[in-house]
Amino acid sequence: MVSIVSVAKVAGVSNKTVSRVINGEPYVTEETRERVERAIRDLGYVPNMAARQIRSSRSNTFGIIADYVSTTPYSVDIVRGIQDWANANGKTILMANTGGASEQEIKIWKMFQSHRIDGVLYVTMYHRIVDPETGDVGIPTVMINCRPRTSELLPSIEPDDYQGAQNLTRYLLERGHRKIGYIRLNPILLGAELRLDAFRKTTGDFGLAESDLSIRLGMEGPVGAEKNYVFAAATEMLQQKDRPTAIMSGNDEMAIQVYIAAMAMGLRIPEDVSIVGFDDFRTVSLALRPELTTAALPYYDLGLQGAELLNSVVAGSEVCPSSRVMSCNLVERLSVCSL
Amino acid sequence: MVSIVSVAKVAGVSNKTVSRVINGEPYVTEETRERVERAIRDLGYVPNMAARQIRSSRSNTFGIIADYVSTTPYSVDIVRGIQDWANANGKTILMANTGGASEQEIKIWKMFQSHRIDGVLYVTMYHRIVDPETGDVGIPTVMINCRPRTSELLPSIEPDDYQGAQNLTRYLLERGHRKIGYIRLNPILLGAELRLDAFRKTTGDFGLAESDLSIRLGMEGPVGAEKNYVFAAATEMLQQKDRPTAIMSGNDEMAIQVYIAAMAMGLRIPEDVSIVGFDDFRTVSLALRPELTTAALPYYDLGLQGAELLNSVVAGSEVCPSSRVMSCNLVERLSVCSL
DNA sequence: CAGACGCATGACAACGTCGACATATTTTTC
DNA sequence: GAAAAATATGTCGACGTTGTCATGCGTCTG
Repeated sequence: MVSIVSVAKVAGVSNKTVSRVINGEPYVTEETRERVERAIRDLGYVPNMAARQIRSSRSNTFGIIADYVSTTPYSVDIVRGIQDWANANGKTILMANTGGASEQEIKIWKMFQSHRIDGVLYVTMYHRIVDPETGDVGIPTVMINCRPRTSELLPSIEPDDYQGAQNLTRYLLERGHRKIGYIRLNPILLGAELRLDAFRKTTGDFGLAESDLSIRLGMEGPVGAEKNYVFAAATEMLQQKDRPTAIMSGNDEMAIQVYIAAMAMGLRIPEDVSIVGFDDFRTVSLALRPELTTAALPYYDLGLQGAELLNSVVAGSEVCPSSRVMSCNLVERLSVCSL
Repeated sequence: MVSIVSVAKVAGVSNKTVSRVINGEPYVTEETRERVERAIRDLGYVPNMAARQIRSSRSNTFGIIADYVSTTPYSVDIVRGIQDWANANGKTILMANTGGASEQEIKIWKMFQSHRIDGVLYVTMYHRIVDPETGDVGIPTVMINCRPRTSELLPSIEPDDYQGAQNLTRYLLERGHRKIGYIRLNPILLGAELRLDAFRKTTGDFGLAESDLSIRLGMEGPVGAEKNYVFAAATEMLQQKDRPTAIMSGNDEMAIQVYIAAMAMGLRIPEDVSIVGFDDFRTVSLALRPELTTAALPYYDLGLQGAELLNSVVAGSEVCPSSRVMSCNLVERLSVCSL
């Protein structure tokens, strides 16, 4: 393999001078620099990261440890955000999935250690509370889309489910809807409670009574084996004599069944019933007809900001473990009409 | 940082002996081995991969270079398959996305080189033909879900779109359907032609005439900015006086709109019209009501087998660049009825 | 014009690991 | 019971890089 030494030989300088050129250090004549650069090009030399790391004990590598993230349609944008940041900042990304198994998780932390990772991004598929099995490794860590149960205060970046749901609810209220249905997310998800709270609070603030609301559970059970009541819940909701004029679906995926339930009863969307989702899971939100009005989970930015934050933590410039929250912008499409 | 030397000091042996214990080499007394292992545990020692690599010039690392893979709901299972294989076989995975930009691609190959990657898995989101910008790096490469345009004959692993579509078509024919509609995938995808061919050929073999078929284009245009005609195409197809009793949708995502189009016309699924998809993109196929009968793209296995194949290529045991094809199993659900 | 300074370059060691080889100890063999 | 073989452990150097320090040379200052 071509190393710094071969380059030095060809360029007729010492290896240290080559090193200087590579790292853009000062005190190299323009003429020498050019000779070295030519040699590098001619030999196709590429610096060896492993050697660098061993010398400097910094790997310039971040690890992503994810539960099912890279595995599922959802939230892969988090990973994309991280990768884009890494690419732009010359960092390398090592990625691993636990698949939910905690022995896996321990193994992965070991692996990260053995690569002398600078920091870890702990990412979850759904917004939730976790118990990271860090194995007391002491690698700087930032949580993305989740929050540690224990008070060990790792910095985290999360979506603002509350604000997103509040916006959606307001959007419906401002368009004259006064009977509104809500299909609840799986209660094990952190977003479930936040979104429901926002829905209740916001409708309450607008003067709606509990009897104006129609709230049903759409899903429950462990991730990957949940029971799905959405279709039944939506059907039942729409069969009431005093049926809601708008339904807020816990997320976009569930909205598919709300659409189908409504259409099976001969209701037109949005003329007879307005529907909103949550997440802006575009494979769904853009595929539905009419396209779905929803609140966009800021997955990409979650990843970008998370990497950024981790970087400052590693650099030591971030002292107190801060938790940031990112807003969920409303994406207006065609599934809601004004009354 | 705790290194092999500190362990040796604590255990009262030479560093080479520690190395022997770590690598399970013979010629170590049981007693010594235990003493060393205790020291390792006590100090929390973890071997330094970079040092290992520099010593052995093997990184035990594979790189994944993907177009948009980790980025999209689709095909992320390929990555999961690769990761699971890597995890089981003690390899590390470095992952990068081009986002479709070829300067990015060159940059990524450079990065891979600098990490002295053992091999590369070139993965695409959609089944298609590509021109990999390997930059003549000469790292062993396996293509997954795609095939190089040039004849440079890199080994590849691809899904068997033809066989999958054949199975789906037969399935419909065997259940008595004789008027069948087909909504075509974006023609830029390799699967589009294969699936359509299989559909035509199989219906032909069963004695159906071209006039029994109703074929419409569902999508076209560049990835990420395609024009979507699915809803219109399905609507038009079903408005024909001699409308098809079954519709084959180019993929599951498109099936959402076929469902909605049918329901908007008051048709029941599957009583009035049967529908099948392709891909088994479960967020969709399981969310639809009735659940969608489809052919499963073997994404996970594509990844698993790809990693396995790359491994043998790297080890040099695979001489001729072989191309494998993996079958798409039919997943029977409830969206088809027998006539 | 001597000393000080700035610039350009090189020599060398060290990072953590393991392969090659050497040495020491025990066991087997005839 | 001595030589041969097998087992157990250690010494040393090399991998590719960069930080530290040293050196050589030209220029400026007073």
